[in-house]
Amino acid sequence: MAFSHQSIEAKWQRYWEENKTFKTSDDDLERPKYYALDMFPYPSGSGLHVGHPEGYTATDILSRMKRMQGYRVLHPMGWDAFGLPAEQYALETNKHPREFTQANIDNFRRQIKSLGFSYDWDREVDTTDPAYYKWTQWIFIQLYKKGLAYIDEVPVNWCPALGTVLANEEVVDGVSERGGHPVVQKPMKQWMLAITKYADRLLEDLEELDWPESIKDMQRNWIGRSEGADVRFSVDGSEQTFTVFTTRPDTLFGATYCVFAPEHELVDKIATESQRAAVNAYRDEAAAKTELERTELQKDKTGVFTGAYAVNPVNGEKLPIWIADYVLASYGSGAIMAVPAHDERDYEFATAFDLPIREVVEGGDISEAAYTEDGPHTQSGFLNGLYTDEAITKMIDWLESEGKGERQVTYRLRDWLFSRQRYWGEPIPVIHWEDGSMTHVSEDELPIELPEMDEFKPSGTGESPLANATEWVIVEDPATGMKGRRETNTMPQWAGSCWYYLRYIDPDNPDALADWEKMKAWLPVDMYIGGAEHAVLHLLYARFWHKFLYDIGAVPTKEPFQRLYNQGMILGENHEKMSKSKGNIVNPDDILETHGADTLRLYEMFMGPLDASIAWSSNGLDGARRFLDRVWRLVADENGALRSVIQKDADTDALAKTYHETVQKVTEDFENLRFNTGISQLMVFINECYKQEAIPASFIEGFVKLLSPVAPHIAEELWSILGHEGTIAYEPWPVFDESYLVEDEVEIVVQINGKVRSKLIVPADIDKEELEKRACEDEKVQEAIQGQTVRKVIAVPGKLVNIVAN
RNA sequence: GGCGAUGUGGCGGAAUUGGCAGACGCGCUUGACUCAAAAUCAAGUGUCCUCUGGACGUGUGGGUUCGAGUCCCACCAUCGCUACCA
Repeated sequence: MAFSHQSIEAKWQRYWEENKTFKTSDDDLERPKYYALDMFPYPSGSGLHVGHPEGYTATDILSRMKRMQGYRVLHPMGWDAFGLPAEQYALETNKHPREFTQANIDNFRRQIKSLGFSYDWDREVDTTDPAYYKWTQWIFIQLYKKGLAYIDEVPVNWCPALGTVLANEEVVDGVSERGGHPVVQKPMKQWMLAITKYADRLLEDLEELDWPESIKDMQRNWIGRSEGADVRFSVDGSEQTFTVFTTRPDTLFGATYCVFAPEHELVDKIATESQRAAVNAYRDEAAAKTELERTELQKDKTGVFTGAYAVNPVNGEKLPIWIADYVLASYGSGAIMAVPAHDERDYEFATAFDLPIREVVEGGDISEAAYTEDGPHTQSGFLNGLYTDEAITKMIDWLESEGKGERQVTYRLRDWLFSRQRYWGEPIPVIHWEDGSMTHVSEDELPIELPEMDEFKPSGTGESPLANATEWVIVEDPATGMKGRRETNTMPQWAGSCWYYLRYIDPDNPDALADWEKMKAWLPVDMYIGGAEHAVLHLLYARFWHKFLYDIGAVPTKEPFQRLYNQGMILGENHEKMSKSKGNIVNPDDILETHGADTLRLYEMFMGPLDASIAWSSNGLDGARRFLDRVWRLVADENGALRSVIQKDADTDALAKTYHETVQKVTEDFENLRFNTGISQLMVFINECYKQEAIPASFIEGFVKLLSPVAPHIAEELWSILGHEGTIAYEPWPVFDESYLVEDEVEIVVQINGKVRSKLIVPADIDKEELEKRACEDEKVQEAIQGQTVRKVIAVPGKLVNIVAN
């Protein structure tokens, strides 16, 4: 008979809630700690997706196992509830975002609770709660005070349809991620955070982290540190000078022209009369291009000659200065020296515009293509004969001694565009005064709460809807009577998620982010699991804030997340990404109804490796349920009583080896997030039990404990049936006895020329010579090598014997 | 184009200090139970052949080795990230 998942799950969820089974104490400091963190969800209107429980189940298994192993465990959940979707919805329905955000949170909470996760719900955080964002604003003020938050006029992604500015990550293929509206470039005053000041440390400290190498690589690439030199050129016949950044200063003798980004500040000053019209036309054209057009048109190089010439600092040659949009204003100095012989982009440009190409590194054929490999330098004065590394060093030394340049490091990483022109975000706690000055709000006035508003339409001018809340915006300094306007920009969604893992540690603290001693007791996060889509931005931003907080003495560790793991995606049954339009979405609520939470948890963990993207299979789900039914029937009879096959004093011999192997493998596999193979071992154990006449109760109890992190409801119920009171959640985790794992006799494979021809049962401790002898005496071996000469015998004790004969 | 990852039965996947390829699950086949079906239990299930045996087999082609899914070289395919970063 199948167990009734609905009554069992309801019963135990109620029990855990009423008994506060998973309430985490901040005492017990003598026990080792374990902080298992999930990437908290954005509570969308469509509710939980089957992808959510995958990562949540993984951390829940670890949390439950660690509790049973005697750890004090911090395992919290919360809501990343600010964000653009809510704002869009508010615009469409004219409802306050808070209302339906609250409703969405309630729905998410209900769904998550119904899956039986062992969160300490007393630590729930919500980024839209003023008591929470008070501290988000506090962190901003600290950044501001250190000069790391500043206003700059930068070209931003302006989306006319949404009436707001978007971050790069919200623009996909030149259109807005939400809605697919066109996006254009427009210069605007924006808040920026100086993450680039932390670039080196963000890069270096990756080394100490136990993260997937691929994620570290993505962060390294994103930071994009490159070493090279700044080289100063003067403009011929003018006082103007400009700097270029190059990673190949050794090729300076091969420079045949220079290129400025169209937006470069010098363009206006140096363009000659005859070229001015063409230059202006090109620049207007480039400015009008959207991101999409720039990327689509990247195939063909375009550009215009400015009419001006630069003077090469190493040999005084005059080099024509061009403008071209293949040079980016935002990287390096926005100007380059072009060495077409040894740079593919410059080669392409030089070929298109018939500019000279001069070889300075031997080894390639520059009539065919740019040569970017190493080789002896030529036509390069004091560098002749040197290879690249030496030539770079020597050139930089020369530039520095001549005062014409210096060693330089450049990053691809840009400062973080931090303002959003939206209502539904944390207000930036800054006031602009009528005398033109600007101050941050005093810390004791925090939080600056969002004003109540009836409408959430963007102002259309690029200002946020907050600009319409006149009463809120206009302030007067009680001391001086000076009037001012509050900053109307709000923070991006990334802000609240940058530090939520700190707030879980001390969620109700009114005086600090979190208590220092409590942070010392819990940080860093031991395991952080979430989707790979956050591999770069969220994780880099959070690391940046954490390092900053460390610098001002607000947190005790350099890094927030010691171990990170990215779960894969669950695809639809048709192997495609789940989406409404494809109609292949699986709703967890439905699965809970038909199969139960334990089955869903078990299935998602058994599908395959946690980091793989695997298609949903309803047959596979049925199989998971079948296993739980099989476990249930092994232990309980039709009336829910313990079956007689399970006996206190049953002979342990037949099952001991399998049992101890199971304890060992499951423990190791769970620890290393190999849930699929751990579960398969649980299945092996149950298959073995079904072959027994009698099963020792102690083994079944151990098994139920091993199962409990994956399928906690059924495990609790079985634990009761086995005659125990209360919860299994803190029962000691089973240990295995090594002595049951070693066998007296082992099976050895005998190969002839690498092919298995026979098998031997020999004592486990047999030595090499004896093993070899027994293998050669084997009947089948004798038969097989008849008439052949044995050339060589390889004997590996405990494994195999390979006889080479012909 | 660059960086990274992955290619194993009909399907999801196991196997990593190089040592019996295909654990476990799904699906399928057969049998038991049943009037019947479902469920359950039992047996089987990589491909091929001349079937008490044997040959072949981990994307393709080479190589190292007594022995390669595993190591090396070249290539092909798929996925992720990044896209003129000087």
